[in-house]
Amino acid sequence: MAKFNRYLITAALPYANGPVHIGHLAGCYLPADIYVRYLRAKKEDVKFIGGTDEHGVPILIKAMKENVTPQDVVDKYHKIISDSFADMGISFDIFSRTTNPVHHETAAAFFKKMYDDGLFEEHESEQYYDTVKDMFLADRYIVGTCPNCGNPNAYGDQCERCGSSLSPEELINPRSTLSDAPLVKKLTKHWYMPLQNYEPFLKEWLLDGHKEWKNNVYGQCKSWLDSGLQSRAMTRDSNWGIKVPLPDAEGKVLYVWFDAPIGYISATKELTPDWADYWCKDDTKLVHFIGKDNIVFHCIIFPAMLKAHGNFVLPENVPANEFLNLEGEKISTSRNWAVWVDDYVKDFPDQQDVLRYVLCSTAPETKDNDFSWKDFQTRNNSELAGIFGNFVNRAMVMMHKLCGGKVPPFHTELKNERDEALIATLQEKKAKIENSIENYRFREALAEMIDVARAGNKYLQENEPWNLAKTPELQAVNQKQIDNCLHLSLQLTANLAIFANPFMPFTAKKICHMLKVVDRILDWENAGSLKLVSVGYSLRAPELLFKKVEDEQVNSQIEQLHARRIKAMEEQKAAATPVAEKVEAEPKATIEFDDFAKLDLRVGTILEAEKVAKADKLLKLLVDIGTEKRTVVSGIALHFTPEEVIGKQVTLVANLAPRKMRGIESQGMILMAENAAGKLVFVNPDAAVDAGSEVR
RNA sequence: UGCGAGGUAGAGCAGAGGUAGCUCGUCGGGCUCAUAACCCGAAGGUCAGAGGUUCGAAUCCCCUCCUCGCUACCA
Repeated sequence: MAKFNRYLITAALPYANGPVHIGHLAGCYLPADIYVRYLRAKKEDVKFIGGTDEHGVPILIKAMKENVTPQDVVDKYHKIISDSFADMGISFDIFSRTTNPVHHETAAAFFKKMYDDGLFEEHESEQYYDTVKDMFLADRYIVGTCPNCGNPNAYGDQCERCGSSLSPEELINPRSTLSDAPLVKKLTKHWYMPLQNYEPFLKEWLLDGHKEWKNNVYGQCKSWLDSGLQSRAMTRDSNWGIKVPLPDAEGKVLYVWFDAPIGYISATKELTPDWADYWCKDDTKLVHFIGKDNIVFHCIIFPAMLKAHGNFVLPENVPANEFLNLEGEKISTSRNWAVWVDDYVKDFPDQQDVLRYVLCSTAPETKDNDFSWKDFQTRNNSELAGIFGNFVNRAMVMMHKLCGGKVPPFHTELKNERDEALIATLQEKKAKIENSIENYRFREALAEMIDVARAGNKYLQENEPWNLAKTPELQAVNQKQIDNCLHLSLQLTANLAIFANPFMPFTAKKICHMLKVVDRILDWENAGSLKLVSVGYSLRAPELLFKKVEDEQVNSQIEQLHARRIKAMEEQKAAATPVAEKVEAEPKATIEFDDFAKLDLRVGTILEAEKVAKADKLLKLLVDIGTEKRTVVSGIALHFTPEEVIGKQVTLVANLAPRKMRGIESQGMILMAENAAGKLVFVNPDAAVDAGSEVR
């Protein structure tokens, strides 16, 4: 730690087109905040930088769909996001936004400097252009007929029916998803950064110089560097973003990934006139906290930009986390499978630390991890309430009962082995927690902290002060021993506040309040001290630090989660319907009876149904057709939940050649009827028949 | 398809050649100051699977399988 004189900590800029959820917190903002609070407690010079990323195409599209301006969209979400962080105690020194003038100036100047130094290449290419909306379109916003399977609604990057990956050029009759208009090709010029030129620098700096980075980060970077880098466009055709600061650049803006990381610099400028100390002096330790999807930008592209521009420090570490799942499934914004932070704060008022604790202890530090409400309840009830809160409460209550509400003295002459052991544990834990935090192992640090409370409980159990005070006579005899036990227990409680502070700042303050000490005792240098509360000082009545979380609360959360997902699916259905209506079923050519006879149609019963991962529309079904059970993958997930199709009778094309979808072999096809509104309906027998019955 | 990360008790993790460990959960016991909390003890693992190197492999090598990322929205 001696090498660095100041710290600059950044957390990924959340994209301002939606609120933040627990995955964001667990992956990035919470670890960053813990690290920062720890550094502040050590009185390090630290700045914690954040803000919203407010440019880019998705925001533009969202604004068009909602018929508002892009500025309206980002204003709305900037407020929601920054409120959520503030509520959760994420202690940014500044939470800025990339639409601020300072940022526009900074990012444009950054680009201009690189341009003036001749660090960009200019390339022209043909891109699809929507003449109705008057804009160039990204691949995702182009649909057309799939050249492989004939699906009329294949996307510009992938056909969701046959799974083949596409480029927009391959689509037949490409059209815009925004206006439905046919597209024309138009020539456009962009500025590219030749990343391959920075390969030697990146290899030396990162691969040789930062072998200590986390496996997942290092491995990913090595893979990118080994496979070779290419020129990458740093501008886009759009009217929403930072205008390219060149004369012949009308309608061009900086690529959002070029401008976003510069947002860290702009925000620092906004925060302090000394911003350059943090960005340009070698004794600054720059650490980027991000999720794993951002690794390439923070470890390859941004460092290359900083190097290209010159005069900037490079990140000392990028401790990217993996992803957090929710109840065993990927968090999904579009399917509304998420716990939103603003909802949590409303549903669990004054319990931010519970979420902080649970998310930290289950943080996806080395691999993807799962958050479940059941686990949330268990951790709160057994670890926070049962161990931590209970210890503090026991110490406080007994001090009031047995020591007259004042901090008892410690009688050194009676110090015993248990006291020694407890004091030793305290020292040992301090060192361990420091080491864990400094190496970004926050889960481990948190477990060590809880272990201190556990040691406290054990200490009380072994000393049994309640037995020493069974009768007034006994108590009089044993008072000194009781004093010692509670004196140490109270000092331990104060230490717990210091240890807990980076993780659970609200709880730390509550403890300070109860112990009637000022917040300054939370300074890290006080950790391990046995003089935090003064002898003879009268303390407040204890309050419970943590409430139990009841079954009804978690059950209600789980229900809400499912209800929201169904609602989101219905909304998607509704949105998808107009497209379905346009595809009129054309009459097909007459076939002979023999053609029909080739079909083996069977009635089957759906035994099992589950969502196919990574596919919005697919359900994996197990269908009983009497003689056997078939696995069938069916594209009905937007219309039916797995639960509602189980037990249904269906008509199955049983001799259709098997086809693999998303890695699952589908052995047949379920017949569905589609009504005018695009709603799918099962084609099944009028009355129940035996599974396997033939349809003729 | 390829590359990266991961797969260790019911759950979450640690261990990176030498008797498989921690927390939670479960079971049994103790205690009663405390939020039916706390403390002690026990059960529970062919360390994803197969092969190899080694006196000895969870750990090293090879192959296979599974999950996630690179690859919709998205940390």
